[in-house]
Amino acid sequence: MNNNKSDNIIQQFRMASRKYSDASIFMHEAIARKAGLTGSDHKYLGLILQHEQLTAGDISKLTGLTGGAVTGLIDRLGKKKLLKRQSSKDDRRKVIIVPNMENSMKLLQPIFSGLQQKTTDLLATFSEREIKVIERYFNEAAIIMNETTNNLNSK
Amino acid sequence: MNNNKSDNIIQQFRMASRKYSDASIFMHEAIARKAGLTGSDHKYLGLILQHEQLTAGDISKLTGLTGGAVTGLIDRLGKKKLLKRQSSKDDRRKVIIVPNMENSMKLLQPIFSGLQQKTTDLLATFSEREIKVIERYFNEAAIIMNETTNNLNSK
DNA sequence: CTAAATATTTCAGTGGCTAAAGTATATAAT
DNA sequence: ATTATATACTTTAGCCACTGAAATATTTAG
Repeated sequence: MNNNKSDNIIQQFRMASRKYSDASIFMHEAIARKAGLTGSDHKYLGLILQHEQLTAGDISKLTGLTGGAVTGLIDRLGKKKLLKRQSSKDDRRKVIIVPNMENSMKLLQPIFSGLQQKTTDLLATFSEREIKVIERYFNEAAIIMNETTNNLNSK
Repeated sequence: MNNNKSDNIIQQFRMASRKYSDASIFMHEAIARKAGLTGSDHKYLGLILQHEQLTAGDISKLTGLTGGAVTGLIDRLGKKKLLKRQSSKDDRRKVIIVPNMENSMKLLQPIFSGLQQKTTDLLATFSEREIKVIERYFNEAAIIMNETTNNLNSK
């Protein structure tokens, strides 16, 4: 029993981390419903919006969805004008997906804005140095989680 | 433009936060697959395991699922021996769900263990004070997200 | 002691997902 | 050049978890 104290610190930290994670999941589902999307579609839209443009195949890799599911996803998001299909000139098998950032923002921003303000206010209670500490944790934990994901999916 | 600098800090912070969130989603799906569960069932099992026991109705409130979906969820998790139904003595309409922590741990712990070790190692690179800073962020951000969820679901 | 309320399950229908077959286009081999 | 193979996406059939509503069982209220 040489480190009861730090075990306890870690345990408390894990509890907080878990609460954060659970809260995040439910919030994103609530946002999705409010925006008239399924939780899945909202999640994948978020990933797609991080790109200027990408092919249907890229979306399949990015999301882990099969080709058929990607076609359906693009159909649904396209019908809502959140992205559009565009045929590629140099390889006409390919379908370029171009997110419509304006419409997406118009849909999501009003829902997000309260949250963003509150988060900004929360960040104001931390020093610049502290924010960087949290940021480092996020970045390094994300690397660990991505490694874990890759291990699990390969083996 | 009186706060270009802090805008930039916040923007970088948000990027890190987003990466963390995305990584978390994919990892949990990968863990679920590995454990032979759907992403949904894994997510809800995690919530259920945080309780000693609870009724089917409690699970419905906790997860936001309809009654019918909860019956299916309990059936699937029950078949895998991760929880059991137990009839309530004082109100025989109720079904008490008792998670089987031992079997759940047996299933999930091997998958989690690498991650936990890595996270512990990562935490070792932060001072106790810094860990508390991150923990405070988690706790307060979770409160904000839960408020946001409640607002979205009520209105 | 019946009526209304509550807790859960069952059922029918919906929709996104996978896997596989189909279509179109591009690349490689002879 | 022509044919075979590979690649990119869509379509299709079947599956499974979800919703909403009806059914069942039990408790509480009038």
